[in-house]
Amino acid sequence: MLNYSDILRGLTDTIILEQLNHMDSYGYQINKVIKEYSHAKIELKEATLYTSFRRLEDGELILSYWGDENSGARRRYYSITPKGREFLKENKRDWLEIQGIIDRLVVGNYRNDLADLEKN
Amino acid sequence: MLNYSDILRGLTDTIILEQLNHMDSYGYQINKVIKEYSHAKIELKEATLYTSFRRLEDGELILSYWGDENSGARRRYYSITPKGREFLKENKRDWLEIQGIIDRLVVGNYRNDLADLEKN
DNA sequence: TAGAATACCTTGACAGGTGAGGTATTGTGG
DNA sequence: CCACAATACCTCACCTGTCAAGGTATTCTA
Repeated sequence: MLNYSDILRGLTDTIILEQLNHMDSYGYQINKVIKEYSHAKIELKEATLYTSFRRLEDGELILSYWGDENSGARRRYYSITPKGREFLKENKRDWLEIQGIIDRLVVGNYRNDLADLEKN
Repeated sequence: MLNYSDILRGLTDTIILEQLNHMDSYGYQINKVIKEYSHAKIELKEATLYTSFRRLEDGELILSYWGDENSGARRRYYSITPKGREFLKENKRDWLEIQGIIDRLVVGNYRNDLADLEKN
């Protein structure tokens, strides 16, 4: 029922950056990894993926270069920049925070109440 | 750094429904409760709020009626319908699921790995 | 040798959020 | 008493991110 795409909207850039934080990769592969990691529950559409690459590169959070495969289709590899890593770090923190808040608002979750208790 | 609005995008309807699941309420109050519950981290803009009400009412997930205050500004109260409750229930389930998936993709989270372990 | 798979890309339509604007009433500090 | 904040509602035009649908080119495989 929930529209996953709308939730992901604010997170695609972050998800892609996290992949690149481990190692340089290219569009097709990044998408495959996301699909696998999410047990096929999440799939970025190609158009979305490339829009995001464009956005990230414009913001200098990633850079790209053509791979030198001597077989197979050409691949454009992406690499995370220091600025990108910084951005990712903040986004991870933010995600953990907002996640808790949403839990509270949507589920009426205990997790935050526990966190509040621990503060006292 | 993270754009909270974009994450919330898929959840505003759900958040409002959850409020109404407790009791009938009106726009202004719903917004205030959300602000308080989220420690002012989240605030639905009025335009967003009323867009959502319109959408929910069109989908027959809520219904509305004018309050009969004899003082103060008039209030339009909203009430969740059975269809709305069903929708909410599914959305909560979905949220818990996607939350775990995103954790995995964004944070590389342990929570899911634990869940996977429990399955075996 | 046809078709699936890999790999890239663009365009236009669409939906939800929101800034900026509006109306009307009531409470309140000076 | 009066200005202003607060309560409470609403609309419209614009922006941004997603995605269906289209495209190209290469390589692997049945």
